Amino acid sequence: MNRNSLQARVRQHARPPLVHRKPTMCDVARLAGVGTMTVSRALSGNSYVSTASKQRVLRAVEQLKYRPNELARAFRGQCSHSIGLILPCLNEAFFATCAHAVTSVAREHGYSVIITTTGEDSATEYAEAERMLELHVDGLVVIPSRFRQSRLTRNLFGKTPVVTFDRPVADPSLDVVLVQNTAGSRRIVEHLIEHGHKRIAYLGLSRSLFTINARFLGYRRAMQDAGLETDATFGCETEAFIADLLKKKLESGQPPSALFTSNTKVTRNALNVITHLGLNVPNDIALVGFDDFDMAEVTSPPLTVVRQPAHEMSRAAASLLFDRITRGETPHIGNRIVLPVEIVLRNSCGCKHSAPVVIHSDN
Amino acid sequence: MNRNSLQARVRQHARPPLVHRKPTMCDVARLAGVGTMTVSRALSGNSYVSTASKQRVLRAVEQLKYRPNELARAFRGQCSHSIGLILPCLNEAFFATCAHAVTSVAREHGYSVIITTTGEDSATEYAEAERMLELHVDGLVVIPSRFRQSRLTRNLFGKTPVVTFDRPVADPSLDVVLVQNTAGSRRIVEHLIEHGHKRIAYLGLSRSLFTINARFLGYRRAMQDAGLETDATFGCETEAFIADLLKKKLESGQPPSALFTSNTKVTRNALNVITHLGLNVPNDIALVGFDDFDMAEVTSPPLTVVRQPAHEMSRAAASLLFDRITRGETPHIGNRIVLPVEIVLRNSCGCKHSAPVVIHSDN
DNA sequence: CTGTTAGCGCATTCAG
DNA sequence: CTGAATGCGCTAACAG
Repeated sequence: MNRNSLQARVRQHARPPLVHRKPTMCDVARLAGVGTMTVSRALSGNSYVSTASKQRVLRAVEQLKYRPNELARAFRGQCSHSIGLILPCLNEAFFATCAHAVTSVAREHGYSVIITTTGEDSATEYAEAERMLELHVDGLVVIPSRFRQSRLTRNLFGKTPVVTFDRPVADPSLDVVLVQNTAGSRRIVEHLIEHGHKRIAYLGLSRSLFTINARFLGYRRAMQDAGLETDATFGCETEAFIADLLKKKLESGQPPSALFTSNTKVTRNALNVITHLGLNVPNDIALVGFDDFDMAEVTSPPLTVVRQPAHEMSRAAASLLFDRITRGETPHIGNRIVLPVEIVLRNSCGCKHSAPVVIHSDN
Repeated sequence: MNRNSLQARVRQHARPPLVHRKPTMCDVARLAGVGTMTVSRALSGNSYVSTASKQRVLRAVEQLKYRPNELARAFRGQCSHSIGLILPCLNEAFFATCAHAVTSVAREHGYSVIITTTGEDSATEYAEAERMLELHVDGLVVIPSRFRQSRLTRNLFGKTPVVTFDRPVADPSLDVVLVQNTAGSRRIVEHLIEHGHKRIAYLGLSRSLFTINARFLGYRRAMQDAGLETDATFGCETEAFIADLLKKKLESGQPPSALFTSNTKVTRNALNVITHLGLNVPNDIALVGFDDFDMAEVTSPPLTVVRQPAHEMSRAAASLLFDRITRGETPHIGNRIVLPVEIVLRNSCGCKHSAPVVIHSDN
């Protein structure tokens, strides 16, 4: 071994002076005149350390502004104290509410949340799930994107707990929390029928989205039970699309007298179009939507909607996940929790209430 | 050393069989018949490996379903490939939009984002910032909560890059991206004055929020320049509070003829109250707000607002952060980027436009 | 109650 | 082009 490599070897062992790097537990131990384990124990608190030692450790920590390296701790130990949250997007109020609720629950458990969006794309969803796994999250909360395309399976996740919500995936071994999409839709369409409507159109996004399809099913059921013809359009992604669609419908001999929109985005765009067309709601055309939102009471007119318990659903999903994490369970057959929805009767359906009236979907 | 401890020692070295744990690079190396470094190099791609070796490694990876441990990689290397995002909350559309934009930029850079909310509480904010530091994020994007109480300083963050946006903190060494809160507010209040309003009330949240205060300043400036008396109320957190306030104002001899609300939450609540009171906007009382929102065009009436470029601001903040991360800079004096806002004239101010008219705040 | 040893999975360093 | 050794910061398991 020549001179150079000796130097190199020595250099390797000579750590840079403390000033230039973050203090480690070792630095604390040295300053406190104890071993690293005493520091570890003093800080984690789940083991006995003499009061004297503890004092000196704490003082050293203070002095050095020591901060434990959570990364090292996660790496060393079995859990990272973080969960992953995979959502279609954060731009929509519904998903934002979900994210808020999940992060709240996580904090209550002392967990961090790593968040990512898929843009409703299954390939992105899969890639992000893999990345979460690489990050060794202790569990995952997922709002899956497209039902059929989704490649999210227990096999992918191994023994990492996963709870899906709002929309399920095909694999029944993953827990899922849902709302009564079909029953709620059916009920609100029945309400429209009670108002005397016979031509009710359903405006949805892609049918490959579980919720959009489930809501369609409720709509169809109500229509068929009443002996009415269904009239559903999917792919209502933009205001322009809806404008075209509506114009065509109005010019046809039999325009719909009511619209049922599949979610907030469609509701908003439809209302925009109707307003720009100068139509009166509900006299020219009635409008009801799935999913309530902040401004639904101050739109013109106030909107009748199916209200889903977004907050409760998200909390239920997150709580279930922490149950799984705590117990170390990865069930063969996952739980399937279905939460009830409400119908909020305002004025866009034709009701005259001056304040909203809430009824249960199974009334 | 007795028999038991010998067994223990042996047990320590005998790793559990591969089936019961995630495969490591070592397993891949063994299966491929190469060294771990060859695997590392083959996978990271930034070093030369013979095509033959690479093939065998890739096959072994496939076979074992090996997934690199990002935690170990982050721990070992200098960067974690994750950034932190600290927000007041995710329930409000504005913040959700910010979160969406930041996560998008992060993904473009191959980064994960760890998200957390403060609930506008400075102590939580500080604690969460510390936690982010413990997690060794490579950088932080923060929407600080209360300006004066904030304890976020360069000193706390050390050499971890931090970009604040929407609201600044006191420490000038942290980068900040803002919008023209004051100029925008001033301009929209001037517009109200041009409509002939003389008694214009400002409804805000806490003045300890930078934006709320900056918007108040713009309001006050416009009023004073026009020789009008200011009438500002802070703490308009709930609909009930606003209802009380408005009733009192209406019963007074000199009720305001127009309202300027400080952000979407206040705007919504005020509109709710006004609607329930049966008042006509803008004839009985005009209403303009800061921050545009999805439904602003279909409220009754469509609302005139200051529109801020939430998306652009967030992207700018995130991009600046990645600049800092890439260059390893932690400047003494941070950048201060101020983005322009627009006034969107709809009908709640008294304008008769059937479609919104957009003007710049400095027109 | 406290210190020593060892190793988590990976990538840097150096030596072939 | 490849591999062996080493240590990142921390804590479980042991031995005092």
